[in-house]
Amino acid sequence: MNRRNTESTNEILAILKQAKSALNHEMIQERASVKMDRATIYRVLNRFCEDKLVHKIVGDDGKQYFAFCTNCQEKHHQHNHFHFRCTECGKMECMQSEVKVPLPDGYVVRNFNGVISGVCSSCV
Amino acid sequence: MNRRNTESTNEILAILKQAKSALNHEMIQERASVKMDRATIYRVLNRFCEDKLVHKIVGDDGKQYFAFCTNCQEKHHQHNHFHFRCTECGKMECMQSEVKVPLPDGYVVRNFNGVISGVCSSCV
DNA sequence: TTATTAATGCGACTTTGTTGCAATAAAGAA
DNA sequence: TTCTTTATTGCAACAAAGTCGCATTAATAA
Ligand SMILES: [Mn+2]
Ligand SMILES: [Mn+2]
Ligand SMILES: [Zn+2]
Ligand SMILES: [Zn+2]
Repeated sequence: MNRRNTESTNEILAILKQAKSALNHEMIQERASVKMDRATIYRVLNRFCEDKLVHKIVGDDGKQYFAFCTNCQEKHHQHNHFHFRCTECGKMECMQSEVKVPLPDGYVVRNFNGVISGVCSSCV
Repeated sequence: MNRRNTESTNEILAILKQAKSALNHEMIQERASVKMDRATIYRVLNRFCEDKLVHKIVGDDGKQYFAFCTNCQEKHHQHNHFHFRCTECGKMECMQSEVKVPLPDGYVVRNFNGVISGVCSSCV
């Protein structure tokens, strides 16, 4: 159960920290200086999710994106914010504003997955 | 370009109308009384999307769900509402309330994809 | 009835993500 | 340092979702 300090783990975490946006496994692989197997990347990312170091977003392209958690409380690891995916440059940004969605009584929320896609200002 | 009146088309549209929730291809296939190929189902659904008869939601399970459009204007086919996916019964419901997400200047929205997953009231 | 061509079925294919298993290598004990 | 334990990795196999090419079928209109 104890986490070990490996090259892959450090590299992936550094990449996510530096990116300041959510990345999918392909983006991570092409930014990595070391060769890493696809399975390893996914396993590392899923471990990060368990440890609440990153949060996962499923894009409207069906792919999983992972973003480094910047201002998550120790206990409160919730991400009710939207993500903007630019269909031109592929960037998946975390939007700042938190969103509240009214749900019917008795509904238990376990995961929030908000994605808006379109074209970002850099891509006109 | 002209659409033809076929058994598959009618059946799938009827299923979606009756369901009152979003269905994925598997759900449609198991509710269909006629045998239909997977490729056919997807082609029919994508045609429906083009014709704005249904809207597509990508779930946080990575699957595509399709819902019959109930109150879409002739020209205004936008769906800024959330969907609730119950991880117990699999139901993907359209929530009523429309959501507004503030975006930075210059960002162009093309698609809204909001999914909240958890447990619905029927599944305790 | 016949001609046109949209729609279907089938198979092959791509992509994404997961899993089993043997090999590797962190981390702590000796 | 050396040994032991077991978390992590690479590789291959696999599963599932979705797409596409192509020959066949059948809806529509001439
Ligand atoms: Mn977090
Ligand atoms: Mn609509
Ligand atoms: Zn962009
Ligand atoms: Zn339910």
